[in-house]
Formats: sequence, C-alpha cells, structure tokens
Amino acid sequence: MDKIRIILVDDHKIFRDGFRMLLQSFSFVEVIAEASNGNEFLSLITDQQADIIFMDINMPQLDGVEASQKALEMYPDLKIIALTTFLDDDYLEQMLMAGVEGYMLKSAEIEEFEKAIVKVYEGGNYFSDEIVSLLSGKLNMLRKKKEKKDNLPEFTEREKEVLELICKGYANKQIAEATFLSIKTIEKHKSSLFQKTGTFNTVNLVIYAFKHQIIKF
Amino acid sequence: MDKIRIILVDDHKIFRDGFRMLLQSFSFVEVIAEASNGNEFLSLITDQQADIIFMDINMPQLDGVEASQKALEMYPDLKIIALTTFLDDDYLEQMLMAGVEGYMLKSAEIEEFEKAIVKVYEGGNYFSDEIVSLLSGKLNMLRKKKEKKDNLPEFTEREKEVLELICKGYANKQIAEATFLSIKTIEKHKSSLFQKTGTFNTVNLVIYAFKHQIIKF
DNA sequence: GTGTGAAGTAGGGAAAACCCCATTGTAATT
DNA sequence: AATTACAATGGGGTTTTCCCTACTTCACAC
Repeated sequence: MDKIRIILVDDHKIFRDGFRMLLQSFSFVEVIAEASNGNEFLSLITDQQADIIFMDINMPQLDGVEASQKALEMYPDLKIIALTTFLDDDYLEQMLMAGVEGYMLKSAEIEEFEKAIVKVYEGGNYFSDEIVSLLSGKLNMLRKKKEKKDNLPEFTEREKEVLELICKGYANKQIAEATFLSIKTIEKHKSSLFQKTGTFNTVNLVIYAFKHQIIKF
Repeated sequence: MDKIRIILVDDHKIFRDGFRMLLQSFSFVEVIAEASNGNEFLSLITDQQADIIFMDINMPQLDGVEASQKALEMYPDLKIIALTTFLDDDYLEQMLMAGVEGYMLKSAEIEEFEKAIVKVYEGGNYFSDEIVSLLSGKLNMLRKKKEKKDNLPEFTEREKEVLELICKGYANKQIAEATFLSIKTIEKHKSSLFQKTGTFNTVNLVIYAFKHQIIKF
C-alpha cells in the first residue's frame, strides 16, 4: 500500500520539524513537502500530489483561511486539516466555510493525529473534541438568542397567510389576487401586523420577520 | 464520590434492559429511573434528581425532541444525551436546537458511552464521530450553496450605502436625511439597485439582500 | 480637445402603500 | 337575549414609492 502523502504548511520551522518527526513515526505516512506560508503553499501545490494538507491558520503573507479557499478553488478534492494553537471562534467558522475536512489543536495527542489522518484519508472528517464543544456551544448560543426573542406576538390565520406572502415579495395587489380578497383588506391585515410587531411599513415588517426567523430562507 | 445518576428514556424495553446492563458495568453510574416515552419521562422528572438523561428520539406519544424541549424549559440545567438508531438530519438539528448536550448512535461502542457520560457530567458535550461528520457535511452544503449564489452584482459606493440603510428599515426620506441627499436621488440609487439585483421594489430588494447575506443580522 | 460612458444628482407624474374609519360575522360572556 | 371582543372585510384620501426623463461631473480614450 502506498503511503499517505502529506504537506505541512506552517510559518514556524521548529513546529514543522517537530511535526514532521511526529508524522514520520507513523509507518503509513510520508511528508512530501513543506511551506512556510500560504503563497509558498499555493505555488508548490501544482506539481505535488498530496493526500492531506496540515494547514496552520495564523501565517504571514497569506493566512490559512485564504490559502485554503484558493487551494480548494483550484483543487476541490484537496483534503485540508486546519491546525490552530488556540481555540478561535472566528477562524473556526471561516475555515469550515472554506471547506476543510478537519480542525485540530496543535496540542493534540499523537493518537489524535493518527486518527485524524486515517479518517480524513478515508473521506471522513476529524475535529478535536474541543472544536466540537465550541461548535455545540455556538448552537446553544443561537438557541438561547432565539428563545429570548420568542415572545412573538400571536397572529391570526389571515395575518400569517399575508405575512408569508409578503415575505415572498408579493405586493398588495398580488396578495389580494392570491387570496381572492380586496387590496383594502390586505392593507388592513398588514396594518394589524405592523401594530403587533411594532413596525410601520412593509420593509420593516420583512426585516422583523427575518430577524425573528418567522420565515425560512 | 456519589454515583452519576442516569435516567433512560426509550420505548423499547429490550433496549432499556440492555442499555441498563451496559451502564451498570460502569462502577460510577447508577440508573435511577426509566421511561418508555416523553410523557412518562416528563411526569417522573419532577421528583428525580438526575445528572444525565439518555433520550431516544423516535418514541410514541411524545417524541424525544418535544420531551427534551419541555424538560429543558422546566429544568434548564438538565443534561440530555440524544440517542438515535440512524443518522437523521432533521432530528439532529431539532435536538441540537432543543439544547441537548450530546448526540450518539445507539450502536456506539461501550467506551464511547463511558466517555460521553464523563464529558457531559463534567459540563462538556459529546457527539459521535458520525454526528460530527454529518454536521460538517451540512456546513459544506451551506458553503456550496453560498458559493453558487456568489455571482453578486457589483454596487457603487452610494448604492451600497443606500442598501445598508434600506436594510435597517429606513424609508427614502430618512435615507435622504441621513445622507444629505434629496429623496429623488435616493430613489434613483434604489432604482439602480433594483435593476442590478433583478428586483422591482424595496421589499424584494430587502429579501434579496437577506437571502444573499449581503447584510448581517 | 472632444467623445463616451458611468456615477451622482434631481423633477413630474403614475402607482402603490399607508392611515383613519366603518360594517359584518362569530364566538364567548353575562 | 344582550353585550363584549375580535377577526375579517372594505372605502376615502394622504403619503410614499417608483418609473421615465434630464443635467452635471469626472475619468479615460481616441
């Protein structure tokens, strides 16, 4: 069986050296290249057939986020595992959106790296426990935010119907046609919606609806 | 040290029996109660001081999602670990939003359950690898969806300024005052925005902006 | 230097949205 | 049976929005 080919991207040579040593202790991997920043990585990736990239996030010139985005644009099948020193919310989200397959702390145990390499090589994902906790925490925050705002006013059937059509972008006339009501009636229902939501025109009502997630994207 | 008190909620007695046996093999846990559906669980939770709930999702009468929501409303400090037979997207999201601390497959290894109990008891989270992969996959889908929609038109400075104010709910008059321009000018910029975005009134423009995430909540 | 094109600035007039007010129907309360 | 409450339905008239058209400026090209 061929060895799993790995590229290291990190601006600290000492870390790269240490990490390479660590990886070499696994018989099934091979470090085929190294880069000290995003630009260097992008220029060497063309003629290297790597299986997995270990990508640091904080780097001079071109950081891990942009480097990953650009690399994945050119080679969508690349498998990137992000490496970070600290837990950092902002980067986590950005890297996930960039499309990395894994996200780990540099302080992870040797066994974790082994597990991550195997899982990602086989097409899966790997995230450190700490990362998962962070993600879950974010979800919890979302939930609490939503709860807090859930003192939503109660709408009548017609109002809900009208609100939904409004949020689809329907004008009064179109809503009237869709519901077989007169424009005047629609206007009245909207008026009630304004009052209940504390808004004063359609635009504000739509914004309200989006913010309170009354409507789905 | 006191044992970790656990309640099992699952509609299959055989599973509860097997799971209780499994848990009893851990010296540090104690199964203090069982329920066969959400309603039963809600009625017994009042006088039980449980540390962790293992909650099945598919159950008759009251399913795991609603049971968890209601239980957490009454006792926000409850720690619930969701159990599921298959990977199911819909429920995953609902359970996370309900605020569970863990999510596992019933087919998990014994060591996984041990790890999950300890982590959640200590205030952390636990999610099976498969669940994490699923979550990560969802993020990737989000990313791709966003990318596809990223052929956004280019706006001029004024247009961006006006759009931002529109999305704050400002009427033409207010925008004019805020920018020291005439209403007519604002109208023209909006007109350009309509054309560039393929919309035809302010409401549609706002919806467009939200859907394309031009504006942040 | 004289087009050419894009951004920014408006006016006039039609259309839509909005506010105040009125009527009907229905269900719960007394 | 009368009263109250409120959803649902609209009209009249004002305000806001929107479309069509036009002028200025500025940069860049020929």
